[in-house]
Amino acid sequence: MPELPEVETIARELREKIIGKSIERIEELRLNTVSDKDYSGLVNLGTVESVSRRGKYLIISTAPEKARIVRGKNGSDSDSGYCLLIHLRMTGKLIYQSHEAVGDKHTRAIISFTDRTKLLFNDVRTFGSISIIKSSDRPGALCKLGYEPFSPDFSAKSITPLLAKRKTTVKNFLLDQRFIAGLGNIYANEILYACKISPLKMTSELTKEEITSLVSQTKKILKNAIKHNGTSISDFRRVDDKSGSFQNFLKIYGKKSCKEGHSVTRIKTQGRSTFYCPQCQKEEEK
DNA sequence: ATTGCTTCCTGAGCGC
DNA sequence: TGCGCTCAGGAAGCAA
Repeated sequence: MPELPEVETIARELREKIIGKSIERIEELRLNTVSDKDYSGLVNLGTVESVSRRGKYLIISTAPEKARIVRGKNGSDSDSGYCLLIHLRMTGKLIYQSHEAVGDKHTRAIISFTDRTKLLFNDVRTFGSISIIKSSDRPGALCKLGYEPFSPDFSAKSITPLLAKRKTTVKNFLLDQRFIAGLGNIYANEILYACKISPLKMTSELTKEEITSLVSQTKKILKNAIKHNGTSISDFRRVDDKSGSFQNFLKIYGKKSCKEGHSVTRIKTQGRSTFYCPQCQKEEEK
């Protein structure tokens, strides 16, 4: 399930492959995979200028091709280029094919470049999506996202007032994209274990030290996961279909016992599996 | 306003 | 072998 490190891995690898290429067309193979609002259709979307990430969103930005501006083929309002906002949800994959490719039964969309290479959007559970907006428009989905974990703005100081106001558990807080953008179930579990904080602890009960630890462990664990190209626990694959390796470094998610040898407790919260060690992660301060 | 439950989807894994 | 059941989970939408 792609979270921030997995999307970052894809962005980095994709950058090497598609920057400078022109998007000839986007084919939607399954209904409701691609939403283009009511823009001109899915052809000639310009040249890829950048591939970036915000939270768990992958952002492919294009600029109009110079030749088309000179000829003035399109109205002036299309001169800004486009943003492809891609969310992989649980099982989405972007697979770059440098040769002729038709995909398989899980291929939901195909982005074709003018040099005949393709980016296949495969998604078994079909929750992923690609939305196409004009660069000049405000991307609604991105506006709702909270702190980017690697930003200096994400600090103990900045989240303390948010934590104080909430009436929810720290696990739910970490998963809420409106506060911190990019964490999913696996990393939320790992961060709490590293901080020795119970996932069930209320946000308003966190100590100053715990908040400091939450911020630093979030940055540290995400950074380390990116270094290992993400976690391939089930479906995550890199652009070249290879796996990440951070699953080999997980300390609590999916584990039977923690590194101290204590047995790990597994509960369901908000429909998600929460793994924690009741001995290492106490709700009350020692 | 805030919180938390339900829903969407398909394939893997399990018991019988 | 095959059937039916459960599970995996991000986030929109909804209800309390």
